[in-house]
Amino acid sequence: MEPIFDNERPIYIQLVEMIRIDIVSGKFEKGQRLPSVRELALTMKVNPNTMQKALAELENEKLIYTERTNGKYVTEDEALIEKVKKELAQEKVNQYLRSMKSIGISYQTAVKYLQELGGEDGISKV
Amino acid sequence: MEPIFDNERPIYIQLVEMIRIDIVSGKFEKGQRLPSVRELALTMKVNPNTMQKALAELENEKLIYTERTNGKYVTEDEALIEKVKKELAQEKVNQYLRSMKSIGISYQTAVKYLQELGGEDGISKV
Amino acid sequence: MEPIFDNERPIYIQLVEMIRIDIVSGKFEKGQRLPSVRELALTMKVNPNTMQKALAELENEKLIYTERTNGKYVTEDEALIEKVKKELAQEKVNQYLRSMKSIGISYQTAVKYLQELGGEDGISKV
Amino acid sequence: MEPIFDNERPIYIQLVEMIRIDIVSGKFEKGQRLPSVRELALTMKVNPNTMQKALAELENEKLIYTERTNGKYVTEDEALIEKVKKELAQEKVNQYLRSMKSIGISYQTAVKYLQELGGEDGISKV
DNA sequence: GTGGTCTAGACCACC
DNA sequence: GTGGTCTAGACCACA
Repeated sequence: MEPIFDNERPIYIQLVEMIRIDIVSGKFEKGQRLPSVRELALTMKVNPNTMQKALAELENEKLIYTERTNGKYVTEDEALIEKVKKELAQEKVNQYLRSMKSIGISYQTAVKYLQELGGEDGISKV
Repeated sequence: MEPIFDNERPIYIQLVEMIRIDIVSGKFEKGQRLPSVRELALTMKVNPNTMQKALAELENEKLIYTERTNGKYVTEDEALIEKVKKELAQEKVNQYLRSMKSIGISYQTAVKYLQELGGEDGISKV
Repeated sequence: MEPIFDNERPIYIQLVEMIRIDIVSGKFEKGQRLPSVRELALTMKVNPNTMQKALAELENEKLIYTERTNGKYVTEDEALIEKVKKELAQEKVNQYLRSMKSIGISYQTAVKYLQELGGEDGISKV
Repeated sequence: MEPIFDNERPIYIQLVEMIRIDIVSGKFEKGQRLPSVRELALTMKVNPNTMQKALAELENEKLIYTERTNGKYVTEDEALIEKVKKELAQEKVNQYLRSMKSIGISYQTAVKYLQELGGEDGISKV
């Protein structure tokens, strides 16, 4: 359960990425109230200021917004969430294709392998 | 040009992985004579003993073999290379699916996205 | 010389405004290297972190940029500076018109007064 | 509706300024009978004594006068009102020019901007 | 209670 | 030296 951070990159950036994923994955739903800054900081075992900085960044991206004295909420803008989700997906697709290319596998074959091999090793096809 | 190693895992393991990729990708071709251990060690900026250990591991996997006084060669066994290649590909497929799942994207959608988004950002579709 | 801050608004915002003005007014010229964060903080008698936050905000606006380990510089984008300058000017114009309106003076008269009264009380007409 | 006062300056001075504006703007017309001190004090949420002090100041300026048992009236002296109005206008003009100068904009440009930008952002040009 | 701000002081990588 | 990050701890307004 211990969240572990990559020492190479700022913690607040990694927090941004983690929470961003929680939002696009639906773990934090559209319009949902987030746990308080202090609570999130406690959960992630970081300083509240660090968490604050991460949340400020997400607010910059409009993925969350603040209700004064009330808490922070996930955006209601479903289209935005979808857009960010696509961006993340694009990244993963690129990573996949790059890694396949590095072992000499073309785009066509990468697609074929995904269809052939997908779902093995406990990764559900559904 | 500087190969960079992950500090978390033994270097020789990482060498194994790199050379394995060079073989399945065809950079080192079937039956080809490899550069000498010392040469490879120099290129990768590692100790020759470390490189030796890596090559021993690959020989164990039968991906390379030694001709007593003559050097080391990539296996002639095309089927084996193909098998390893598939194993690596399987790994990549799993990584891809796992990462997509983490952002809330199902197998079906992961396939669709690969077809839709593949090739953007300078990653050739060919 | 003591910079005084309005207690009602965050200091870092006021720093942003002050430095923004220094840039559009040409006190900090296009492309010029800014004093170091620590130096600016000292001059303004604020904590370096507060100054850092202000500068980060200006970097967000692209009015300044950072050269790693070298310092921060005013943008080279003259058009951007001009745009910001116009925005600030628009604000002043609005303030002027609003204040004139509050004492019952129309836009037409506000313009006329500016031409008639401008330059008195030591405010140069040039 | 809540009048808000600047904590830095005496409230009675701020009342003087507000009522003075009401007079020159025509909200309180030439020769008009003012609401009673108590009424004004209630409206502005200040102590009647404070309001009394403000009105005394305005009487000093001759902007209002008292009819012994009858109440207070706005002056009939249109020229005086006009003069005060010009003084206030002069102040606004100076403020405008000073603020423009602070962002590096000359008198000539300040006039041009007023003509170009005036009326935007919901501030009527009429 | 909530988020927001500020300070002091430390450590880091980079060059 | 430079900027960047992180922590600890404090105080504030709001309601």
